[in-house]
Amino acid sequence: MRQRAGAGEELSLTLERLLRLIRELSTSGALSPTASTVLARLGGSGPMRLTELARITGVTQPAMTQLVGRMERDGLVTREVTKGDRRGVLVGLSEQGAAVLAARRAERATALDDLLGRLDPDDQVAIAGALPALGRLVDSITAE
Amino acid sequence: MRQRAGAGEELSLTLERLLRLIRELSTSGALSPTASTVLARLGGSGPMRLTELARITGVTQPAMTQLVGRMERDGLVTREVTKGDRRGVLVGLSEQGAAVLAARRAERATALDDLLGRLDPDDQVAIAGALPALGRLVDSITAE
DNA sequence: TATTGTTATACTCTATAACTATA
DNA sequence: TATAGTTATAGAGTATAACAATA
Repeated sequence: MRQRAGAGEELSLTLERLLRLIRELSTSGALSPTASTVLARLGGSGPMRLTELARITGVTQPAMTQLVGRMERDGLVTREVTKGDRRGVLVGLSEQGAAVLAARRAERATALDDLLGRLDPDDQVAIAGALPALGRLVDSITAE
Repeated sequence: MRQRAGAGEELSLTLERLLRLIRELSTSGALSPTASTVLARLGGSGPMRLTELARITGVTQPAMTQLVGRMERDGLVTREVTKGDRRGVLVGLSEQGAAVLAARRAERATALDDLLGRLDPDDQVAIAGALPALGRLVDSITAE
C-alpha cells in the first residue's frame, strides 16, 4: 500500500479532533494559541526580534506589538532595544515565562503519555512509529 | 517496544506544528476555529440545539448565541424554534454553509494528499497505519 | 527612501452577570 | 423553580491604515 485515496481527508479530520484535545491538556498560564507559539519559539531559539516573531507566528507586526505588550505586562517576556540598530526590539523569555513553558509541556506530556498508555499495545506502536513520518510531513512544508 | 518515555511530549510538539499547518490549508469562508467546528458538526450530525452546540464546541451559551448570530448573518446556518419546546433554537446548515464545509474539506484533503504523496513510501505507510490508532486515542477521551 | 515598530480604529470572539421567556 | 436563550459589558486578539523613529 503506497497511498490510499482519501488519506488526507482522514488525517485532516483526525487532527482536527486531536487539536482541540491537546489544547485542553495544557492550561498553565491560560495562553492564547499565538502566545503559546511565541513562548515555545523563544524557549527553543532564544531571544528574537519582534518582526521575526510576527513572521514566524503568522500575525502582523502591530498584532505582535500588542501581544508582546500583554505578555510583558503579565511577566512572561522581556523587551530590550537591539544592539547596533536602535529601531529593533529584542524579545526574550522571562524566568516566569520559562517556568510556564515548562509547566505546559509537562502537562501535555504526562497527559498524553497517560492516554497512550491506555491504548492497545499495537496502537501504541503504530503511533510511535508514525511520529517521525509526521515530523517530516511538517518539515516538507516549513522548509519551503 | 510498548511505550517510549516522552512519546507524549513528542506527539504533542509534532501535533502543535501540524495544527498550524492544517489551518493554513483550508481558507474557504475564512471561519474561526469554533465556527469551523460548528459547521462540521452540523454537517455530520444534522440540525442541533444551540445549547448542544455550545457544549460540544466547549464555549459558553452566550458565545454560541453570538456566533450563530454572525453565522446566520453570513448565510451559513439557519435558525428555527424547536417543535414542542418554544424556548429552544434548532440550528441547521444552510445550502451555502454546506457548500463552504465541502470546499474546506476538499481543500485540506487535496493539500494533505499532495503532501503525503511527496513523502517516502515507508512514511506514507507509517502515517496511514497510525490514523486508526490516533482516532481511538481521541475517542478514548471524547467518550468520557 | 526603506525598515522597524507603534498608535488609531474597527471588528471578531470570548467570558461573566443579569435578564426574559417558557416549562 | 428550572431550563433555554438573549442582552449587557468588558477584555483579548486580530487587521488595515497612518504615524514616528532610525537607518
